[in-house]
Formats: sequence, structure tokens, C-alpha cells
Amino acid sequence: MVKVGGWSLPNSRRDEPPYFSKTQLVDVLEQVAVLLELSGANGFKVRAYQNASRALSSMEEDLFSIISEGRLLQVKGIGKGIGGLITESVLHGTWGDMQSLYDKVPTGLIEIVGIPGLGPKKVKALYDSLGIESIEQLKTACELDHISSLPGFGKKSQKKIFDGIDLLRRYQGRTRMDVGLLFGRSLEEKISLIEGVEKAQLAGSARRRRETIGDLDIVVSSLAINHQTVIQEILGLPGIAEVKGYGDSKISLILEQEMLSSSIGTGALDERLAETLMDRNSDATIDAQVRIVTPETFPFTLAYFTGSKEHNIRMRQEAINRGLRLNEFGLFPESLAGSSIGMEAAKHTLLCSDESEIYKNLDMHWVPPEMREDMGEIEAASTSKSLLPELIIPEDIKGAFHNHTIYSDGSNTLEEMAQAAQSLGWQYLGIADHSETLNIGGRSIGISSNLVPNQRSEIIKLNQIWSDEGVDFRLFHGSECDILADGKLDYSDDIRNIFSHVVGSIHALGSWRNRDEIENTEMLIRAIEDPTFTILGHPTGRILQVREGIPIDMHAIIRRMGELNMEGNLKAIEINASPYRLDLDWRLCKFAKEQKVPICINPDAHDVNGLNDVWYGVQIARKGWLERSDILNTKTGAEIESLFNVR
DNA sequence: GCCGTTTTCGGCCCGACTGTTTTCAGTCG
Repeated sequence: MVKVGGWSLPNSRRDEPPYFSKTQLVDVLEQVAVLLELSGANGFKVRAYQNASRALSSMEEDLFSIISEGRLLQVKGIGKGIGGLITESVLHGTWGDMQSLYDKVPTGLIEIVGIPGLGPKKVKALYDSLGIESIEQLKTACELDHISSLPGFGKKSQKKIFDGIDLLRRYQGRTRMDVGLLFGRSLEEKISLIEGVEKAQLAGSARRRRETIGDLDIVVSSLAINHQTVIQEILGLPGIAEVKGYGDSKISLILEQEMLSSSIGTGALDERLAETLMDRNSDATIDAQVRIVTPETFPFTLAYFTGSKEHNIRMRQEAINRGLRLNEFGLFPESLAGSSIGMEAAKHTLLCSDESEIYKNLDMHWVPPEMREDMGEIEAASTSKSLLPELIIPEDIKGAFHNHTIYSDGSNTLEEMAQAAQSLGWQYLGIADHSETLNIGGRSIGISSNLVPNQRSEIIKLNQIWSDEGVDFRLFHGSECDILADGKLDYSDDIRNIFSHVVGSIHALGSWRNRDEIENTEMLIRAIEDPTFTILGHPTGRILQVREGIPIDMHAIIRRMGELNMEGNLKAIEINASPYRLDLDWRLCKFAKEQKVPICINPDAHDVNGLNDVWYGVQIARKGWLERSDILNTKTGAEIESLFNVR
């Protein structure tokens, strides 16, 4: 989904190259693709811009270096045309004649393509014939019955557009992973219990563990003779706000809160979340697509609706390379399928009892769902000895380093937090309360310098008790220390040296937002280089669906941390496991691993229940290709003690 | 616009669904 805000070419805040950052280029290329589409450009050209944007965003090296060294055109997906535009903008700060494209397309059109059923072609037709360039105008045109007589439109289209405008207004966009999974598992469970259902499995972005989920996809396996009764049963389930449509093999639904209230057998974690949602009297809903297939077809359909679009494209290409064709019903020789399509073509499918056999027929190892994003997994799975990592699991976690108590803005005591950690089977808990300068809304939140020793002695006392009792558990006395606008850390050097570990975090985002990426990166690196600095907390400050992170070159920061680690320091980076943050972004995890920067999965808990959030962090780590050995909090308490500043 | 055991043009992933048409274009995932 394209954001409408900031729909213009960026101006540079710098007076020397690089005038623009990679992130800015990624955004511009994506916008250009949309504008081209709306102005009726060739679809393949549009895709070229999308591909180039994607290529840039997954590029790990510094863009300016690549351009300076003349290596830009070696990047797959960037050719002469787009490469020239990128080079011009970065080196000279200008955008060629791109401004004319921006001028040509009214920004209102971008909003209009968000209406379900209206794509770029139809939006352009409305603009060309009726001059419609805003949602308001479109609504009026519907009311005046001006749409239905247009070629290619009709009465039904007009009504659909009119209803769609309302839908767009209510449309919440994507749903956070925790909430989406809650709905998804609940529906999955209810369908599984229906008679005649062999299996119901969540697919789509929920199964891939994206940090936000668009709509839910559920694939249901059932013998053909049972399909009709199963469909009727599903339509009658509680918690369905609306049935958008259904046929012989597919149901499209909108789920509402009641779906959660009657859920059974979910863990304590999910029950609490369900309660919270109900308490807030939230009107959150989520769309769900249910596909009913036969047991033989199930693995193909599951794989098809699990892979990201990009992963699936690559998979189909792998099939083509072997004289095969892959669709949601099977994998079959092109020669036998001929001109038939869909289920008919799949009559000749190779039999696969599960997903792994589909991959095997394409000479690949099975790829965990989280990794199906075309981020290198196809290549890694295609080698004779798999290069896919053995992904971390939640049970590997032995503690966490960033948690709050009543000393700052937490709501439980040291003892209560420790007890909760012990009941999770952890060997340690890192306390990292806020530092002195932090105040939110004029209220001071952090621990003042003179109170730090109090917390220290309380922790020493508790640790002594466990040690005496022979309990393998300890608290680490750390700090979530503010990184100030000039890159200095809060507290004096003396105070910071008291702590076993320092989680450096940015909280006062204002000045960081008003600076460019290059300056922010410089300041943050300055903070990281401080000898007392241990862990970078919620690295970009993003809050999912609320605010973007600060402009920052994460690749450069991770590279620098890697260098410092090579010099014998311990500089780690956090995956903040709060489902509303999930920052570090999963796309950067693999890079951090390659640069030898350890990752911590930190729940950032503010109460005893918050510790459970670690589970979401593990999902992100899996998505980011991380193994047990990449994660700092899979180490034992004794190992961490020897790594930290513990005296 | 990008790409290439088919090096400079002709491809570029697959299919369902919808509504408009009367064979298909556009949208969606």
C-alpha cells in the first residue's frame, strides 16, 4: 500500500553529494512506478521501476560508494535508464524530467486506486473522461449516475465504487502480527473441528510472520464429497461479520471480535491479548480468505498461498526451467498440460504429499515459511547441501536484557520481574530502566544518578540469595540509557560504568527527525563507540502503523558495530520484541549476522506479562534467517556474566 | 525499462473472478 503523504520528489538538505539516501531513492522509484501506471505507461516498464526499488532496498552496500565506483549497473534490475536517474539524483541532487511526471498526475488519483476494484487503468479512464481527480468528485459522480454509462463501466461497477469509498474510509489497512495471528489461529482452530475437514492451516503473510498482516489466508483439506457441507459449516461459524462471497472452493469473509471470544485451547499469552482487545471495545476486523481443496491438492495450494508474490514468481520460474509448470493445484510437465490451465492442467501433476516434496521436485530443500520472501532463500535452498540456516526457536531463549521495573515506568518490582523470568525457565533477566533525562509529557521517568546505587545494591542482594540457594538465576543491572541528540549518552561516565550493560536508545525523536540520514547516522555511531555502550535498543524508533523510524543508514551502523566487535568489543543490536515495534526490521537481521553483530531479542517488558513478547521477537529473528548462535540471549547466564561488565 | 547458452529485439509468472461484453480487459492476490 502506497502512503499518500509526502507525495513529491524530495529536496536535498545537503550541499554536497550524496544528495539523497538509498531510502529516499527506494521511495521515489516506488512512487514513480505508481505514477507511470496512472499515466498509462507500459506495464513492464512499471515493473522495471518496482524491481529497481526492490533491488535498492535489499542492497546492503552504501549506495554512494557503489555509484562512485561505477558499479551501479552491475546491480540486477538496474539498467541504463533507472541507473542514470539514480546517479543524477545522488551526485547532482536533480531528478531529470521526473518532475513533469509528478506534475502530470494529480495526487488524488493515488488515493483513488486504493478503492477496491479500481486499478490504475480504470482510474485513468475516469480521469480522462470525467476529469475525476479526487475521492469527493468520484463520490459525486456516482451519486449523479455519471459512471454507469461510461464504456467498460456499468451499474454494478458504479455501486461497487460507491460502496468502496465507504470501505476505504473504514479500512484499517494491515493488522499487527499479534492481533492477526490471534484471529487467524482462532479461525484455523474452528475450521479444524468441522466434520469432514482433514486439515486447516493458516497460510499467507500470517504464516510468513510478517510484522503486519493484510488479510488471513486459510487452506482447508477435505474430500471432494464433503466440500459443500464444510463450506456451509464455515459460513455458520460465530464471529463472522460479513460474508463477502463464496463459491465451490473459496469463501471470502470479514471476521469480528466474537471470533476471539469463543476461541479455545489457545495459550495464556493469546487469552490475555484477546481480553485486551475486548476490553478496549475495539472494532478491529480482519478479512479472511478460505480455500477448500482435496487432500492431494492441499500441499500445492498451501505453498501457493504461503509464498510471497516474489517467492512464488521465482518458484514458477524454477519449474519452467525444468520443463514444468507450477500453479496452486499442482506441478506438472508443460508438455502434458498443453493449452489447458488451472485444475485441468494439474490433472497431470507429480504427486507431492507435502510441501517439501514440491521443493524436492524442483531440486530444492524445503524452505521455512518465514523465509519465503525471495531474499536469497531460493539460491540457498538450491545447493546440494542446504545453505538454509537452522532457525532459532522460542525454547532457545535463556533470558533477556531490556526490561523495566517500578524504578522507572514499569509496573512490577525487581523481585516480581525475576520471578516471572524464572517461571519461564530463564537463567537471567537484564534490568534496563530508563535513564535520568527521559521525561514524557513533562513527567520525569528515568532513574536519577543518585538512585542508581540503590538499585544496584538491591540487585546484588537478590543475586546473593539465589546464589546461596544454588538457584541458577541472576539479574543483570543494566540501563536503558538515552542517546542524546548530539550522540552522547545520558549519565556521567562513572554512573554508566556501574552498569553491567548499557542499552542505548533514542527517545526524544524530534531532533533526529529534523536531520538527514547522514548526520543521524554519524551521531548514532558516536554513541555506539562509547566504551560503555553494549546494545542498541529499538534501533529506528518505529512504531508499527503509527510512525516511521528516524532516517538512518542501518547498514552503515551495523557495519560499524561489526568493526568494533572485531576489535574485541561487545556491541549488539536488539530486536525489540514488542509487537508494536518489532524493530530491528527482519530484512536487516541477515546482514547483522554477516557483519558479526550479535542480536538480542528483548521484550522491553514493562510488567511481568510483557516478558512473553519474546515469542514475537523470535518470529522476527526466524524471518531474518537467524540461528541459535546468532542470538546473545541463547547463551547461559554464566556465559553472559563473563561477557558483561559484572563485578 | 531490464535482460540475454536465442547479445540488440522480443520476451517479461499464473490463474480466478468480476462485470462488461458476446470474447475480453481489468483487478486482485
